[in-house]
Order: sequence, then C-alpha cells, then structure tokens
Amino acid sequence: MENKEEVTKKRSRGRQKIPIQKITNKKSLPVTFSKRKTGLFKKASALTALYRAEVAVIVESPAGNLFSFGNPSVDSVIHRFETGGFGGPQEDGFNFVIGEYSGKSNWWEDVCLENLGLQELEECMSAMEVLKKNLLERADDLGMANSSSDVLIPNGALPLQYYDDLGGRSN
Amino acid sequence: MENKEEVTKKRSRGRQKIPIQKITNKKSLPVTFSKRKTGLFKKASALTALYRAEVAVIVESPAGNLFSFGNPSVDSVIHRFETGGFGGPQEDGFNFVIGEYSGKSNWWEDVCLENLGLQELEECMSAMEVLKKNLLERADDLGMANSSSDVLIPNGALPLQYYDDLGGRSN
DNA sequence: CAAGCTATTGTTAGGTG
DNA sequence: GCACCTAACAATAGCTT
Repeated sequence: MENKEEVTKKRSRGRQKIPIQKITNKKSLPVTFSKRKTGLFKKASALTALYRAEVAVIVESPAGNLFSFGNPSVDSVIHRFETGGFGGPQEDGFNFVIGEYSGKSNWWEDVCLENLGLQELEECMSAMEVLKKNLLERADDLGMANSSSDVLIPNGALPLQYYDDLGGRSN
Repeated sequence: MENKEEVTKKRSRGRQKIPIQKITNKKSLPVTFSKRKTGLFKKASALTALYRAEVAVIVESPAGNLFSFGNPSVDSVIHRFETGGFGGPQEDGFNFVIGEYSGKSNWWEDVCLENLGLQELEECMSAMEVLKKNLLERADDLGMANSSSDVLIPNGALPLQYYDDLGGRSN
C-alpha cells in the first residue's frame, strides 16, 4: 500500500492502546462492542473450521440483545454441555464462582489440594488469575496506591485461561 | 537491539498463514487447538471485562473434552438464551464463573469483592500467593504424564460465521 | 510435554466517506 | 449508522529449549 503522493498527515491514528477495564461511557461503545463481538464469533468460527470442535457462543450486548454462534448448533452444544458430554460418565466437574457473595472470609482455607487432580489444579490457577484481576480492579476503584489506568495486566493483555478438562479419552 | 556480529539465521520462521481448512497436521493439532482455544476465551473474557456483556462459551475439543467460559455463568446465559430474554434480576456486581460443569463446587463458592475493603483485598492477595505456591507444589507432585494420540479429522467445509440475533429490548 | 521465543499474520480503535 | 481505511496492537505457527 503505497501512499499517493504525500504524507501530509496520517489518515488515521491506527489502533490505540486501551486499558482492560470497563469502557467509560462513550458513544463509541456500541461500535467497539460490535467489532469485538464480531471478532469473537470469528475466532469461534475458526475453531470449528480448523478443527473438529463443537463451539457455542452466546453474547448478550449491553443493550440486552442476544447474539449467538454455534456449530453444529447452539442447542446441540448446550445439550451436550448440560448432559455431560457424549455418553461418557465423566463424573466430576468444576464450578468456580468468583464474585457476588454475601460475605465470607478465608474462603480459600476450604480448599483441599490433596483431592485435586492436575487438571483441577490448573483450573484453580486460572481462576486465581481472574480473581487477581478483579482484586486489582477493586483495589483501583478504592484508590489504592500506584493505581494507574492499565496496570492490571502487563502488556495490556488478559492472561486468562479457563480450562475444564473432564478427562475424556485419548483415542 | 543491535546485531551481535553475525546473523546466523532466523531463530524462528514466525507466524505463518493458515488457510481456513481442517488441520491435517496431526502433530501440531493439539498444540494449535489449545492456543486458539485460549485465544477464544481470552476474547470472551475481554468482552465481559470491557463491557457489561454476558458471554457464555462452550467448546468441545477434538478429543471430546469440554471447556467452558461464562460470565456471570454459563447456565444463566444459557437460560436467558433459551427463554429468549431475561428471566432474572440482573444485578450489577461481579460474578465470574469459570469452568462450570456438573454443578459440583470445590472451594471458593462466591466472593463478593464489592464488599471487601482495602485490607481485606490485600489479605486476599496474600492468601492467593500461598495458595498458588501450594498449587505448584501439588502440581509438581503429580507430575505431568498424559499420552494422547489420534487426531482424526473428518472433512467437511464449514461456513465462516453466522449470527442469530434474537432481538431483545433496547436501552 | 510445557514454556518461551520470534517473525509474521490477524485484530481493531479511531478516523473518514 | 455502515463500510472502508490505516496504523498500532494483539494473537499465534513453527521452532527452540
């Protein structure tokens, strides 16, 4: 893409760094939300296109509209999710909930690591990352020291990984 | 970075273009799938972090394992999706659910960061560090041994993306 | 096998029409 | 508002350790 004749000034400032936090009330919110929603569905589509993976994505916009993507269908994936996979009696699952509670302290003491498997451990680690992020957000709200615009995660990324590997078989 | 003295050769060929087709490289499939799955969840997480949007993502890996992400929870989003609207009161608090599956919960049930003060937040952070350490030790004890083979991919072209706007109310 | 690296591709915020 | 554009940022395939 060569310029036409002169670069008087850039025609666009290009993509700019945005902090990972709630978008401040801007009229551009619906626009960026739509773009990101499109990107999310595109990623989900790529997963189904590149691999033999079934994916279901449901998004509710801030305005309250529902959008969904599913392959082969949202309902089929939901059904499989709720019924516990395909015939397999995978028993144990996980249910990590972070946030919204009546107020209990030292909840982490209830964790019994001895009974956890490797996959669950990884899941715990991932969940901790989320909690950490929320904690930092909360701290930022409270006006904690060194609160910056985007100091939650270095590099402006969300190092979040959520796994819920229920075992399955390898072959 | 200045060049040292000689450019032996590129340390990496970098990212390469991948056609939107079924992956045929059985060897790299699990790796790339995991990477892309991570990216998908990351995008979903970003959507919930940047906007007040509810998102549910369910992925079934080629091996048959189920992964999920949901905010505030997979079930709540699914329920809203199936009922075609919003059936419950939607509070404005943090509520992060990760890896929800069979409803069995192990440790932290709910944590309402909104009600926590600075001191409690710091305490929580400290506790997380301890838990993280224990987790890593536990993970080390378990080691990592997992044999996986077979990555058969049935053919079949898939559409790129499709949306399903169910409508709803507008703000 | 998981984690890190790098080059390259992909995504997207902001602007323009 | 939508489509398009640009440039800056993010994601990642293949490799390495």
